[in-house]
Order: sequence, then C-alpha cells, then structure tokens
Amino acid sequence: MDRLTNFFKILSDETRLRIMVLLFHRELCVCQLTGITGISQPNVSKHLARLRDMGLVKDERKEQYTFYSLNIKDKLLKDILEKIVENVDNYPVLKLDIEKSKAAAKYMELASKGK
Amino acid sequence: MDRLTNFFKILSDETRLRIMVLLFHRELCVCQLTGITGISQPNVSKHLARLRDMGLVKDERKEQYTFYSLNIKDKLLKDILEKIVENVDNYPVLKLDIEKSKAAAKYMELASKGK
DNA sequence: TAACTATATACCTATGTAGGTATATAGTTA
DNA sequence: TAACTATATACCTACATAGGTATATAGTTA
Repeated sequence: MDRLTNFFKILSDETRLRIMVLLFHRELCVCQLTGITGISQPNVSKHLARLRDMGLVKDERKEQYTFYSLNIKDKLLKDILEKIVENVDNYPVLKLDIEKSKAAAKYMELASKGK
Repeated sequence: MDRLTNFFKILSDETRLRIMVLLFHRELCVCQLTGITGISQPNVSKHLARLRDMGLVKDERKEQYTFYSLNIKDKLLKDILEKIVENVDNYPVLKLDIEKSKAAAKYMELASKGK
C-alpha cells in the first residue's frame, strides 16, 4: 500500500502537483518548469529527482536540456491524475500553468524555426 | 488548491486511508474502527477529529457510541476515493479491513437482536 | 582550453506530524 | 451518587521534509 500512500504524498505538495499536471500534458525541461511555475530551479530539480526515484517520471537529454515526462504504469494512479486534470478549471493555478505551458511550447516552436 | 492538496495529505497516511475506505462502505463508531484496524483508540480519535475538522466526515451520537460517516461534497474528491475503493483488491490491508467491517456489522446485528 | 549554461546536490533551518502514554470528559448504568 | 464505558485531548518524542543559499557537475560553445 506504500506505493499508493506515497503517490498521495507526492500530490499533497502544491509544487509537485503543479509539476505532475504540467507533465501530464507534455514533456518539459527543468528550465521550462521553473519559467512556467516561478519555482526556483533547485527546488524544481529536487522534486523532479524525487518523482524520478519513485518511477513516476522519466528524463531524457535533448541537446543541452533534460526533458522530463510522465511515466506512470499503475492504472489507478494514472486514473487519479487524469481526474484531476479533467477538473483543472476549478484550480486557477493549475489552469494558468497549463496555459503558460502552451504558450511556451508555441514559443519554442517559433524559436526553433528561427534558428 | 489547498483543499485538494490537503485531501491528498489525508490519503497519504495509511491510517487515514484505511479509515476513509472503511467509512466509504458504512458508518462506524470509534471502537469498531479500533477493533477492525488494530489502531489505538487515541490515534483513531485524533485522525477522526482531523477528518471532521476538514469536513470530510461527520459524527453522530447513537446511544453510547459516536458514529462517523463520510461527508464529502466535492465531486472530484468523491470520485478519487471511489476509484481507490474500486481497486481495493490490489491492497490486501484495505480488503481485509472491509471484510472485517462486514463481519463486525453482522455481529452487531446479532448482538442487537439478542439484547 | 576557457567561459557559459542547464541541472543536480549539499547543507541548513523551520515546521509539521504520527503515535505513544496519561488523563480528561461526558454519557450510561448500577 | 458511584462505577463504568466510549471518546477526546494534552503532552512528548522522533522523524520527515519544504525551501533557501551556495556550490558542484557536466555538457556546450567560443
């Protein structure tokens, strides 16, 4: 049952909840996560390390960035996160994060075309 | 968003998760909860008080017992708890708790007939 | 090689909290 | 009223951890 209670402990912290919801939508690098959320880089890194140690996310290096993406195998955990995402309209912070994430993605796209 | 993260904090503790799952099925008094789970009475009481303060359960006095029952209004929170209950087969502790709870209910029924 | 950038880690402090034991309270029964 | 029972609370200890600052590391670019 530890896996379940630990998952809830992860979601019980606002910083991690925001990160999980963001990663639910798309993979993001550390600097994007810090940019979108306004959370300090060491703090983001620390939480990501914890998520990685729990096997909830995986990381992949691309050029100079390390991208993190969700990696949840357990269906129950996935379903719970999905339920939260479906209700994001009730949580302005989460909703705003997602909007910023979309804007960031669009910016990255334009930037890569321009280089 | 505090309401959501606090809910997860509640579920992140095994004792509270067990209590919540038990109360999902039926109302129970403190002594039944201690009997079923083996958790000490003060500890059960303390967690119940916390759940009550958060408005997740309500209590009702019946004869000499104080019965607690779920009182979750938020649909998202209710849905999440329901998802857990649907998956109880994967969590032996929770499953066993529920079985004991059924046995306890049956016993109470017989006892009340006999008195 | 040297400067730069992205990310990770170490260390510290403040804070929350789970559970134990002892005790209080309040309602019930004799 | 006194003994009893169910429940709540107070107090303590041990432990986890969130976030800050400083620094290390590793890959990249000049």
